[in-house]
Amino acid sequence: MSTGKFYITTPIYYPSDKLHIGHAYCTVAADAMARYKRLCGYDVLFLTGTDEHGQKIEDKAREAGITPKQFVDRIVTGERGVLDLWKLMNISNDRFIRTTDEYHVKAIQRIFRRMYDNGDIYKGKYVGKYCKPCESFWTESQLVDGKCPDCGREVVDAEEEAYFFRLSKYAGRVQDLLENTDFLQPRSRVNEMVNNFIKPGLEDLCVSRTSFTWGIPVDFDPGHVVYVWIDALSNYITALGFDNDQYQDYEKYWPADVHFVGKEIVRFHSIIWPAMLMSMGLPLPKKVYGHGWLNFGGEKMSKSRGNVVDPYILAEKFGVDALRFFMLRTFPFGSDGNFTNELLIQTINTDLANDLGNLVSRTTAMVGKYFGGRLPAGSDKWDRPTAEDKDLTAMASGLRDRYEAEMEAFQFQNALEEIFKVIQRANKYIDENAPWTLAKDMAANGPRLAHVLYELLEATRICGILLTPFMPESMEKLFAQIGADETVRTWSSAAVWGALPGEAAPVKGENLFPRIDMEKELAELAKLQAPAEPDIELEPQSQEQVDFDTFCKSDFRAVKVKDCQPVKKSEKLLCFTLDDGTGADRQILSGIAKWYKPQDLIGKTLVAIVNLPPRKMMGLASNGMLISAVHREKGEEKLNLLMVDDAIPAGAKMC
RNA sequence: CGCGGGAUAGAGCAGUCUGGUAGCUCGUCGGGCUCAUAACCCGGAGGUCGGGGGUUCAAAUCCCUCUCCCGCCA
Repeated sequence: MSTGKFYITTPIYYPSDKLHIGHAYCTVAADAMARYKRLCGYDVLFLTGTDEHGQKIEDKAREAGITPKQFVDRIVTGERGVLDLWKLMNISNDRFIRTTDEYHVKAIQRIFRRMYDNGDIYKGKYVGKYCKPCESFWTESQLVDGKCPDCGREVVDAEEEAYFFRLSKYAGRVQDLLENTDFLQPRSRVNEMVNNFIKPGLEDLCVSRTSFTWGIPVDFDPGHVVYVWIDALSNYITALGFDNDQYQDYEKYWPADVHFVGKEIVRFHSIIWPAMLMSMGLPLPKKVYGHGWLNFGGEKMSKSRGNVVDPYILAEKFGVDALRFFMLRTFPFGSDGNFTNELLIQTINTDLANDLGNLVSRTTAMVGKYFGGRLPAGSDKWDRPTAEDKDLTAMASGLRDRYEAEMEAFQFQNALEEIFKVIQRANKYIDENAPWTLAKDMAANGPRLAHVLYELLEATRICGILLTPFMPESMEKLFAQIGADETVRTWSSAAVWGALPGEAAPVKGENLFPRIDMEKELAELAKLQAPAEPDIELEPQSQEQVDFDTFCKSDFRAVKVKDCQPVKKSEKLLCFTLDDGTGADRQILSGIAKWYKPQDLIGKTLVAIVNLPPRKMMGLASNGMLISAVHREKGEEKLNLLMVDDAIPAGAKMC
């Protein structure tokens, strides 16, 4: 048995909202990994937590009329909060860190100080653009159409005194780390990082803020707050006791064996984090694994789309183990997966109910039926093994090694695939041996029948051990049913064929995984998941002022719709022929076909800006733009053309 | 040429790094079995692996090119 330590982390999640299935995905994967390593005999430390600072939380708390701390407390420790969710999902984390924990706060101040003292953090001036909702500073060159490259919203000029981290100094070492080691996995993420961030030139990173207060103060310069990523990334060492007295495990567990992170934060973990550690002269984590996202029904899961999957609903409906299993069995960990309720139910039915559950059920039932619940002594031995015996035995006894190879590469879906091949082989073995036929002449076939059933129990036992990290509670029940006690549930016994005593006494219990009525459950889920809150979302008001003269240049006019036609081959565009009062027709294209039928608009009086430069769309010229009111409702984009009183003559100026 | 991902049987996907009989789940058709959760087992039909070009004895897999889809988290 291997001994040694294994330190694994999830990201610390940002509790500005309830967590969804995507967070659960990463945490369940880390949990399976942690349990697997414990099974192998490692001394495991499994860390997760919450990243509780930042402007967004400050803002949300203000909206809710409570303090930021009260706000995060509610989401983290409150009912159905983060801690409840992990309890529900049976997450076996050894430690939970909150970045608002006093020891962490103090440690961050010391860490910031360390990097300041060694010259890697210096005071400078930040000049650039700031996007408030994203809490991000941008340089002019980073902007897209003058807007925030992240969210597309307006940015404001900003200049502030700030601290900078000499990220540029470590560019070479980080590039080497990424390109020439297996630090960052899967490998495909390396190019993304190097091409996008390192090759264009790694700039020093602004690591303090003065624009808000909900963060960790720079202790030697009041008014400055430590940049949230410096704060957040450091959790991986402060949670071990680095620069604090809360814990004393830093020497023992650091460096981390692996950080599991979502692909959206690979950048921070594979560039900034190593650079920070290099600056402090600390060892680097051995690996960062950027996993994919769970999309829903082919689309990215997002609150505004109203397609966020709530793990509470699914776990309560189908069982925690089934949900855990599904997430890791179905999707390759490194790439995006498409979550659907159909797929979830199908996987549960096929793998868990039909194959595994039913295997246990039919095997234990036969031991009960033919042998009164206990196999006769010697059932584990058979001196004339058939080809089928040999095949099943070989597959099952070699399973642990194949599984181990996949688990070590974080290829959970492949590890599980290997297990299910054995389960399918076992089901086939029943048919090949037709125990019900053997049972017709117990005098002649009794010993053979007993051995056939023993083989099945033994194959099931091995699969059960290896499934334990994924479905701990169900495997406990499975072991009880097949009569496998603690001594034959171990990692080492998973490689030993014949560990189960010959006089095994299985008990047919309740169905481990009941079959799910697909249609009925889909309908119920649709009811539960469909209607997101009917909230109306509005574009935030621009922070930027427009001077009066610029505003006056925009020429808005009342226009009457003389004709309106759909544009061929375009799903969005309508082509308007308008009376703008000049006597000549004006043609304007507008992307509103989703909301209006052309014939309904003829004769209406609308508002258009008429002095925009002409533009061609789908080969047609558009001279101006019709003005609409836009908002989002239940996550759906809504648009209403501005229609005004028909008494207003065509061409009347708006001012 | 912004970056990245994707295009493989009716559907959803694996295989592509490390060229060499095209595989899995579901569905479908036919058969078997009756121990079991109407489950299990066997067999069939169904694919010019997005299009075109190239390298090679051999390409889903390597190279070039085109088209279409998705995401943008940096």
